[in-house]
Amino acid sequence: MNWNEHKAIYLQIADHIIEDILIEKLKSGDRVASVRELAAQIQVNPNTVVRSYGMLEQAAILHNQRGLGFYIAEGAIEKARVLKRTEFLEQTLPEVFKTMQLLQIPVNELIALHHQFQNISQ
Amino acid sequence: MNWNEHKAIYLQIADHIIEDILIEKLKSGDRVASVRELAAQIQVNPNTVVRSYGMLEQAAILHNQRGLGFYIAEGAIEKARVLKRTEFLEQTLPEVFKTMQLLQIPVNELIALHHQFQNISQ
Amino acid sequence: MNWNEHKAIYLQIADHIIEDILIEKLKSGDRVASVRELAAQIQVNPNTVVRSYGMLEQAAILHNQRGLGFYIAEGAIEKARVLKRTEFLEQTLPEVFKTMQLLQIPVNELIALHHQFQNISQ
Amino acid sequence: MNWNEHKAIYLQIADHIIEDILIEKLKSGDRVASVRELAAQIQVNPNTVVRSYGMLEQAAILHNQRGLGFYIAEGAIEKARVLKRTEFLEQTLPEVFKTMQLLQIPVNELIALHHQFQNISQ
DNA sequence: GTGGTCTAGACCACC
DNA sequence: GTGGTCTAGACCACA
Repeated sequence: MNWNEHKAIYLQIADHIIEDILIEKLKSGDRVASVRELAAQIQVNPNTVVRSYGMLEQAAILHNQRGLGFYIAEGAIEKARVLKRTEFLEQTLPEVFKTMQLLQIPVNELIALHHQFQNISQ
Repeated sequence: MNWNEHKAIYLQIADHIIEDILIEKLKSGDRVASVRELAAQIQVNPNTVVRSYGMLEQAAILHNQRGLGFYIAEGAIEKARVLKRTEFLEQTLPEVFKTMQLLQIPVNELIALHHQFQNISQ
Repeated sequence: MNWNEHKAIYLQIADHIIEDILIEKLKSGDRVASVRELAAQIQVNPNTVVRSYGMLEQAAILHNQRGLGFYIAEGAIEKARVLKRTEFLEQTLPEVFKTMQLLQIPVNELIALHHQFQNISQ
Repeated sequence: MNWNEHKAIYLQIADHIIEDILIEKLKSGDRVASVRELAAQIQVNPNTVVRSYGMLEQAAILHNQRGLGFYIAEGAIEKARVLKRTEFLEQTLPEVFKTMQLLQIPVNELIALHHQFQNISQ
């Protein structure tokens, strides 16, 4: 993982889990790594992981079986999708469009760049 | 200005000036408000403005005429454009496209949303 | 440290760190004193240290491990050397040579003075 | 003139006059431009010129004939030489030598660079 | 604990 | 008048 970014680490961890859910790498009922395991694995302070899991628990994406660990909640994928989608439509896109306007980037260019991106990521 | 956002004020000020340059509200050679003026005007501590101006000076977007104030530098618009554009193409767009992939949002939808946005902002 | 000089304190701090890197008193990966520690140690306001560290971070000589402190970056010594060397060759030396010309100081004298200096500083 | 440098303008003006004296472009008894003339000529606030002239007067390099203007004083060239020389030997050179030590620049290189400089400035 | 930001207020050099 | 620097002290997010 890139800790280089300026986004808070605990948010990056949460994001990562949400993405794994969306690509169905993690499914409802799956157990996620314990706080200590994950912390050791990604070289991070356990408190940071606690915060990420706490956030996801509050969003009802994880739930905590006391003494057993954290599990992907029922309906997690839908919730994850709504969460991401809302953020994308209401936060990200407006800014993107505003910037395009400012830089006078036409939609055509955006589409072209999108094609490029898809070809690369295949 | 919206101090509501969680972005640092000094960055918001800098951003604002860059945008004014991009829409040619500010042009090379124009004098910007003095530190104290701007601070009073937007209800902010002068040191905060100093920080913004310092940043923009280092980016060669502003330059300081000793004892007279800050002026929009020659070529500021090009520098501003490159700055914003680079950030947009290398930071923002890849994330946007990745999210679209994750949420399975097709390009069509993106284009439609863009049209909506343009109609609203007119 | 000599606060007597009229050079800004935050620049003196940065210079001092750069020198410590050049004489390998500080090496890549070493942790530097925390902002508060250094501030207390050299009797200076923490904000002043923040400014120094910020400068060095931007120059990629320090990097910040979130919540842990500042560390000497990889390749810091090369960057420090280039920085100092460029300044010396492009700013300092031309002025020195110009002054020598003006005062009609021959190279011989310069060399002699250099020997003297080395003997003293041994 | 380059107002770009970070040296104070009034010091740059004074320096310039001292240099003109050292290369005997200005000689004892010569009248220098009036404050207003010089200020207009080099696009600078008259107060700044006043300060430069004041400095040089205090150093007995200029003297003021009230109502007539400023003139190069008797013995100005010697005083100018001593001034520059002292500054050079006591301020500049020690720093230069210290930097050379830090960057491990041998005397040979210094001499070579000096030759280069002389060839260029011829 | 770490750094990041902001405020209020001061002093300074310079134009 | 201008900006540049520094202090003291506060609050915050983060690890």
